[in-house]
Amino acid sequence: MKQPLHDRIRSDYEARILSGALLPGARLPTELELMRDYACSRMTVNKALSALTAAGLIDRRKRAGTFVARPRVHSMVLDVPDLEQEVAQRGQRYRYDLLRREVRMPDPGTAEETLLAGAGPLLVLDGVHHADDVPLASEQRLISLSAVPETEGVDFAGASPGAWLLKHVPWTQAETRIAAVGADRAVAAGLNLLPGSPCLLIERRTWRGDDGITLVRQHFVGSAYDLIATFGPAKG
Amino acid sequence: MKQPLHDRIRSDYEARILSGALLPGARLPTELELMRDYACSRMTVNKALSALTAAGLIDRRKRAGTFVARPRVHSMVLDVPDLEQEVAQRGQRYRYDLLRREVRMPDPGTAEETLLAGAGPLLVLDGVHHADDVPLASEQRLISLSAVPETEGVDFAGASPGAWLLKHVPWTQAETRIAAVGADRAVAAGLNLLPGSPCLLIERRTWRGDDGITLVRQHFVGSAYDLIATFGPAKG
DNA sequence: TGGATAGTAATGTATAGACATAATTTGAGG
DNA sequence: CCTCAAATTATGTCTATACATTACTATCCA
Repeated sequence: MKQPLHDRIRSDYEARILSGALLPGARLPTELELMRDYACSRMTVNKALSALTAAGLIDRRKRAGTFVARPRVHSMVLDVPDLEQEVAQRGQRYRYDLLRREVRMPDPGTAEETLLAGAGPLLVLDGVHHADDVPLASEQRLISLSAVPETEGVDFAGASPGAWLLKHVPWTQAETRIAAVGADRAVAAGLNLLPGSPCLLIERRTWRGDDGITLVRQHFVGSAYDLIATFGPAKG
Repeated sequence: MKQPLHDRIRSDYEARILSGALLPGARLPTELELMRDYACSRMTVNKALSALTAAGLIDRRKRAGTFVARPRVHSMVLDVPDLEQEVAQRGQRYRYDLLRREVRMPDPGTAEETLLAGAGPLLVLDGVHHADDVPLASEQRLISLSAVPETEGVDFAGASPGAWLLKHVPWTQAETRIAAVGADRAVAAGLNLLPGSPCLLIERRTWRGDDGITLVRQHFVGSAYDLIATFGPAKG
């Protein structure tokens, strides 16, 4: 129960806002009033309110005061865990089968390849992720060798390239596209499905600064995988 | 360009961590050393490091020091815009057709219904979202009338219930599940597809505090819709 | 009436110091 | 050599104060 005072102030108002007792637009007491309420110095109050500001729960305007923020409607946090960990957490055995490995120059006619690697060489890795020997996802990956030359010497047979990259290559930006598609012939063959079966397509590009690192396209068996995104404090 | 000093310290080290110049486990200078580096007081240094701690970029241990945090949690920001706005932004005409409206008690055998509304009544709304008169998504929605009694008097024929709720009912928590499924008979009929066609399933629950507000299940035509999630500064 | 100007109330940033807390290192005694 | 206690070091919390910044308010003068 040794809760710091600034944390108590913060959680007091966090609770009131999250419970709806303080509705969006409602005004909070000024720092001076809170100093009196909690019998503490202004810096302590300020630390609590700064934390709420950073969390996006309140808006503060000089001279005007402190107000409950409108919830940011359409941004949620999407957790994209590492596949190997994910499978292990479900208590299943993970395996990655490398089907193709190839170094080539980008096709100047394919925008996504030149966008990733400029004029530099590409490492192409195709494979399938398994959970308990059942195919879970098929993966086509491009890695820019000029951005990550050390990948050329790595043996990816067996280890997922995603996990290797995550551990060895820090990145600063990423973009993920999520869609539902029918499996084409190649994907269906890799996943042991009928062509046209619904698959969750996850396409991710990552950058470090301005340099493209990798572009990966994963097709998940629709019936075996889903994603969860959340907003606000954890629920269940 | 009037950047506060604590913010400059924070962004200096944020940049070094994100760029990989400081690898996970690396030790940062102590607060005393940073005071000298930046010629400022300890509180200023502390504010910068507290922000990095809150952002999960560093770990701090008493006596031991400050270290770059271990694994970068792979979480991204998912934008789930309002469908009506989304369609309008593409320059298309939006329409929502209400197919069913019904008030009933939750089925005690269906966990998701009692979880949403407890023992209170449910408003059931089924409909289809159109873009330029082409079906885009089919929607099955449950609303807890005890949490939002005012919905009972609203005429949802024509206006999307999602947009109405967003505007009138503040919520504090939400969870979204994303999956790829084949269209069942009912969904296929509403979307004018063949049964089994790949659809992006988006299932969202929202709460205010501990009270469930709404549970919505949307099936998007796979070929016509996708989601984008990003991490880091905007790219393209 | 209207418009510049001074006042004022709120947040934003920063300082210098104090004591609390936790973990590691060191030292004393067995 | 081992163990327990004390010193050390770095972070954690808090105070009291100061001045900066911003935007709203009121006032004065044309």
